[in-house]
Amino acid sequence: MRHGDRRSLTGRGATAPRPTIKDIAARCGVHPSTVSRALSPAMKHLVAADVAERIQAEANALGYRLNMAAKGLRTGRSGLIGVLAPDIADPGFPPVLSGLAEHLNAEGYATIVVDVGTGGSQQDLVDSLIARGVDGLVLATVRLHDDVVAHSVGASTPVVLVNRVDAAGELPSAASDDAAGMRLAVDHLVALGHRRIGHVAGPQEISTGARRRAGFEASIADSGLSLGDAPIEAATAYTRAAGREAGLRLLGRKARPTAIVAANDLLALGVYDALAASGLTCPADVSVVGHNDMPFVDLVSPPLTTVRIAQREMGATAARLLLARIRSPDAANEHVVLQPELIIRASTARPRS
Amino acid sequence: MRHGDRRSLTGRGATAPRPTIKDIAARCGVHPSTVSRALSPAMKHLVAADVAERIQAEANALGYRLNMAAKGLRTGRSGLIGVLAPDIADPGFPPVLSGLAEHLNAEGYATIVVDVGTGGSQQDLVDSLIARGVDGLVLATVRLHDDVVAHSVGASTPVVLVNRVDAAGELPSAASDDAAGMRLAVDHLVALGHRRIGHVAGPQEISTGARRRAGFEASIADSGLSLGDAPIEAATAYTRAAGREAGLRLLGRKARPTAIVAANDLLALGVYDALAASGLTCPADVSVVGHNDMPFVDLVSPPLTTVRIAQREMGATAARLLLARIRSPDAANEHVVLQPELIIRASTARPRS
DNA sequence: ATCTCTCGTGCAATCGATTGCAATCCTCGG
DNA sequence: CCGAGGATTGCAATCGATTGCACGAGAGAT
Repeated sequence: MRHGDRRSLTGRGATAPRPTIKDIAARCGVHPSTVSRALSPAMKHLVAADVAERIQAEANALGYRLNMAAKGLRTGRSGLIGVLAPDIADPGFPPVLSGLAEHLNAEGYATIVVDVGTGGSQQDLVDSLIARGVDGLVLATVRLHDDVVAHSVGASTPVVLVNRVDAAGELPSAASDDAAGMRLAVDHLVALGHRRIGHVAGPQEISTGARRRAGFEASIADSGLSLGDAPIEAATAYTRAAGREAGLRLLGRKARPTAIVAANDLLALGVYDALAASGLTCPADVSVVGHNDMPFVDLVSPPLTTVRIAQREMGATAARLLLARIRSPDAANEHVVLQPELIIRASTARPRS
Repeated sequence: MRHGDRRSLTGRGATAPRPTIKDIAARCGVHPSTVSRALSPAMKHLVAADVAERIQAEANALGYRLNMAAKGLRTGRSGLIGVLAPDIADPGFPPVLSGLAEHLNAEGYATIVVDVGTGGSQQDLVDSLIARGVDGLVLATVRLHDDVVAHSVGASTPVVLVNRVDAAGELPSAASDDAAGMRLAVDHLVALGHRRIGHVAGPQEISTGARRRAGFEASIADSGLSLGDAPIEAATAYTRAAGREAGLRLLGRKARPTAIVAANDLLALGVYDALAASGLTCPADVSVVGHNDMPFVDLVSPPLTTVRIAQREMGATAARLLLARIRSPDAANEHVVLQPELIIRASTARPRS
């Protein structure tokens, strides 16, 4: 066995086909089915210990790797999980993905991440993932009223939502407590003495946009402030540019707010741009609060006060929900809500005078 | 046919199996092979137009989706590309991935991205991707002298490198011109009047770290400055914390440099931390230049002067190289080098007095 | 010594799609 | 009116692994 452990060097040329279970069987003088059993942890007890060992050794020597496509075809499970992301380049998403992948990998699943921006319609992407035989789907892209939800509910593939939810709550989800986050932000500003607080809302067809807006309004009301002193401008997208536009509209109002709560850090950065364009400074003229605590918002100028959401945990939770769904497809829908945390930095201060 | 186009509503319960080519064949009264041909653009000319149309219609009605696992098993091609990433959460990586995925998706490939941090060894990850039957591999993780390179060269799967290269150049690669980038940075500082320029180098076992360091030294020499006035400290990793440590060491030298070129934006931000910890300000006391132009470094304080590398293009190029490799596995190794660009912001200024 | 019972292994079908080859039908030319 | 040739379609093997079933041998009981 002097070549037994030189796996990477056993000289299979560039064109040598990968060894199959049959090759091992032939070399060991046993039937392929025996090899299959010996190599499967779950079935290993069915084969004699010495034979199993011999097979195992030969498999290593040949550098054998199980063909997942064949296994998947036979068993109907691919070990693949599809993930639909709004935009991989959005810095808010990677932590979620990371938490998701870590959990899923630990269970032997690989993830296929598809950026919705680049492809066709969401439905087609879902279908193509299903065609690939994914055992489950994670959607980070759904809008509040989204056809893809109905499409998914009918499908035979387990689906969970992450970060966003659908209006009817028809699919399991892992998301942050948006209302609680807004309350943290508003309470902080009120405690500082602000009385005219504006809101740059996110797209209203997305649950985070709608819920954070609702949470904002509720918090304002609960603080005894009038909604008349709480102007709201909705951004058309979660982008810095859209935040700038909405911010400019807010700052253009007759009674300019002394503080602005943005639905998202990207929007908050856009508000920074708007302030700069208006010749105003933060926090001296206007305080700003973001949402999500994206990487590096502690380094911008001024460091952004924001609501930190548990992104990794959100991903991990989504993974857990999905795995549960895969095991028992008919379990009740679970909607996990994670608690956010206020991170106070330098973009908020007492209002002037 | 009143229910023909209500695909998502055709009432397949949660347990209904997906329709197969055989189901369509039965419904159309033809043989499965005919269905296969009718549904394959390449073989469609072999079947009568009217039959093909009938089959097509029935396929739509049933919501048929081809089973990629089965197809892959038969044809030996999975339509999957594996990507090994150093860390998805590193903000520098998503643009590369995005360029990569866009190109690959357009050609019908899906990408499986694996974060090396969370899993086992790189080799095992490569092997597990090969087990999944990937048609190609993109490595963004290789070190200069990396076993995985030999492992990959021997494998029957096409492999390309992105962002990083291996010392021997044994695998095709798409990367930025590191030397040119450093030259841009150094020339800019020299033009501003700096004479003592330090370098926070990246990990030297990674090509970007080593090449940028070499490029730095060459540029210094070409500028007629002495290397004695160009202190270098290597960071142990591409992280903000490591950049801070290296920055502190650099600032602690007897003849403190008036400018620091970092091998990476993350390291540059760490240098910001080091400056703050030393009670120095940027750019008044020390100018700083980064590398990569990560998202939002224009918003930090002060906005970072940095070398912008063509990340999306790098990803797109890697995709192109890989597709070429898949088509003709024996083509010569191509090493594409992309030109960087200097983005001047506010972290660089004339040296004091 | 015979009968069970268990353990280990082989056999063969199966998953869904593809494809070389064979068979059939039709048409057109001679 | 027959045969050649083209156009369609059916047949069956195949990809690699899994698994229910059956067969055989050996151990233990009576």
